[in-house]
Amino acid sequence: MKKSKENHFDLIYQVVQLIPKGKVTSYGAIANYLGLKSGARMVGYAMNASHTQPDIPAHRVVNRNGVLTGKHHFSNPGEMQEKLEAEGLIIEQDQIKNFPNFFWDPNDLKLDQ
DNA sequence: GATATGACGGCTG
DNA sequence: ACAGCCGCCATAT
Repeated sequence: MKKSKENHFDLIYQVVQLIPKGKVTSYGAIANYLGLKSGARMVGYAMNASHTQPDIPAHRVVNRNGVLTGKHHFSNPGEMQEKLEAEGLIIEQDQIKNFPNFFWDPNDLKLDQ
């Protein structure tokens, strides 16, 4: 008997914790990796509730435009940008500059790289 | 116990 | 090229 009560939210949190420092990913990329039907929507819901989990680098998750959509959910607005800049990213107008250059896709875990 | 709300993205016309 | 619609889980009140 498996007692694993892991829901979709937990799976999403696991993936978010895998994001390497200095990199970011998108809601859709995580959803695609987990094969979620509802796609990014589900990931967005999970991130909203990420405060229920201890150590989630939520600042490394942005939307597919590289925009810091969730910055307003942090303790202080601007904290998300500050953390990303501390990791070597460049943000301008709440948007990551040169976004594809810092984009990390969980699907790359399956690749040789 | 039920209702309302919440960090997105892809597809269609 | 643009605008609108749809999908669906968990948590708090």
